[in-house]
Amino acid sequence: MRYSDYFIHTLYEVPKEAETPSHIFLLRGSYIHPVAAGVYSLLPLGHRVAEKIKNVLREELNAIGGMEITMPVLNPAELWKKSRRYYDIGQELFRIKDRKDRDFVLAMTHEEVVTEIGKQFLRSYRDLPVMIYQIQTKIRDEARPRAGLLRVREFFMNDAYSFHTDFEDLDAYYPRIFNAYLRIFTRCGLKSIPIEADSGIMGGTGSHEFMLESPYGEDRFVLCSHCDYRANTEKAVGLKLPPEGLPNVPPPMRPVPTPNVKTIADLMKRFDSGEDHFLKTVAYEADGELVLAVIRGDFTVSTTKFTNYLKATKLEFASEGLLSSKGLFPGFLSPVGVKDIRIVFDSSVGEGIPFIAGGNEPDVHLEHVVSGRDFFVKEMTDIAEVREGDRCAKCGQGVLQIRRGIELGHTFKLGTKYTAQDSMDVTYLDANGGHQRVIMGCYGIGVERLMASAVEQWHDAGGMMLPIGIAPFEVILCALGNKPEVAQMADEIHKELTPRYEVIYDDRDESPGVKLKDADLLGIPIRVVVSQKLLKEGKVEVKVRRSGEVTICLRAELPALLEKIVAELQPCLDGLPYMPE
RNA sequence: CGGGACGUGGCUCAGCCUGGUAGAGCGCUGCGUUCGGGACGCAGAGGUCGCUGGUUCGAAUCCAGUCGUCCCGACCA
Repeated sequence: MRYSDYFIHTLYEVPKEAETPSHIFLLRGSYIHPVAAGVYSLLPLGHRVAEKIKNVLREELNAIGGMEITMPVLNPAELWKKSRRYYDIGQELFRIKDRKDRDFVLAMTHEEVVTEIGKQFLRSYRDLPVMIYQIQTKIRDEARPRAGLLRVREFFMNDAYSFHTDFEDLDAYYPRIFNAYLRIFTRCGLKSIPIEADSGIMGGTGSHEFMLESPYGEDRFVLCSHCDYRANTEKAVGLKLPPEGLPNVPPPMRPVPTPNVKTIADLMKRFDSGEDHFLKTVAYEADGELVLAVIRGDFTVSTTKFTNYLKATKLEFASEGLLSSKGLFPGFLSPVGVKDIRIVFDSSVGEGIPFIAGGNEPDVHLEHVVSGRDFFVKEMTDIAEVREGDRCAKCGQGVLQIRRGIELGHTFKLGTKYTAQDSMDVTYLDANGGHQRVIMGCYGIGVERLMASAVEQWHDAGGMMLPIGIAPFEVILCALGNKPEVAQMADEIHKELTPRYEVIYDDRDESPGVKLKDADLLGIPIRVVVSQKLLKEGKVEVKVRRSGEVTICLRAELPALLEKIVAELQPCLDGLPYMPE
């Protein structure tokens, strides 16, 4: 392919809307073009990258028995009402009407459609298990698209769905998709870290996210300095060690006047005590019901964990009005003496430990409040935000560190969320002729986000350094100078390499500096240079974009050298943190 | 949804404060020179100054509204 015939229009300057490296370089390299906030055209180069990623996805998913299908973006609202998601999802779901005023949605994911397919065709245990997937457009009305392709409103998603006879079968299948994901990211040149993810109602090890560590990531996850524990902060649990210097026998509870002392900071001054000696009681309104969360003062309530525990659709802080209608006073809340209000305790609230808590009347706090003596715990779970430096709960030795990451993919044991009777009610007949509920898993990867992530991981000041598995071309051939013999040799090499590699041949009438800068910006993994200087000695130059390594070889040695370099650039699929199958 | 910034040729920006009818660099077209890290000369094309309304003899410039884009936060099946 000749550069002069191809659609490449690099930009010298940084477009002002771009701040992250992937956004900057994909725009400057004319890989993508913005259409609206979070909506992009993929230009020929970007399109080629996306197609390569799609092919990697197809190869790996076909290899584990997946079958590709295509489902529509346009979905009747009825389908989404059956699963309740029509009501549960907020503004992120695009809702439209057709000419007859019937309600439709633009699918943001395809559980409803695929489950309906399963319901229609998977009647017998003999039909299971089965995995079907697609690579198709997803539409989401994101509140805030950002960072170019990292968070967009329309994108290609590879979404895969598996159907199983029971949880055991799903558990047995899960490692295959997990391992396929590891191979996919590695083949796309991405260093993915699988972490335990928030799995909502499923619990356990039902869900993993594959993260690329990056300062531009929107997610946070913890990793243990000692063991292999890695988890999203929405799920991660650290050890909650009891405060030090506690009396063996706590003194009796007593009220202390505390006018105008409301915040933990004020209280610490007033009582000359550390944060971990206080009980923090936070009032929430969960789907209209007042619920109190009680947690030790040095922790923060995680709204994600708390929402999941309550199985609530909507969780907000309780209004002062709601509190006072129940006879409670903001700033002076505590679990002591509260009746007929649901109270959830975080596991940091240890029994027998004296705390300072609100007095449940204005301007009064209580000292030496002890769980199991002065109040009683009915519901206790982990609802605390994990903290940097917390001791690892898994090994007890390491320290948890918090990192930012880009979510590359997500695997999820859905269970019966969509096949349940009150959802879409999908059953099959088992060997005994009995009705059994179908169990599902779902798995997703965003194609454009992978493209952007690859640039985030692989760039330098001069531009992209694309992994060979997804680069739009494997080789860029630069003919430097205007001498006819150089062009002649470059033409010859172009003809010779084209059957074996994807080559973009920079035949433009541009100065050497322009060509070399563009080659760097575009991030093609291997650059071959033909110039008069080299030609005099019968030589050509080969440079590896990523390492910067330059080799000058005889013209005749070029094919062998390229073969060697291309082999070296292939990602290694050994030694990944595979899950035993 | 809350906070902030910005909208002027394809790109990056100046001009706005202090109103008088639009400029630079890059890119683009043609001709010539140059050729290993964004060369140069000459000639040229290209702008409803986001949009609407107001003030004014006169608005890119002042005022109001509106739309759009980006950043931080909230949100994120």
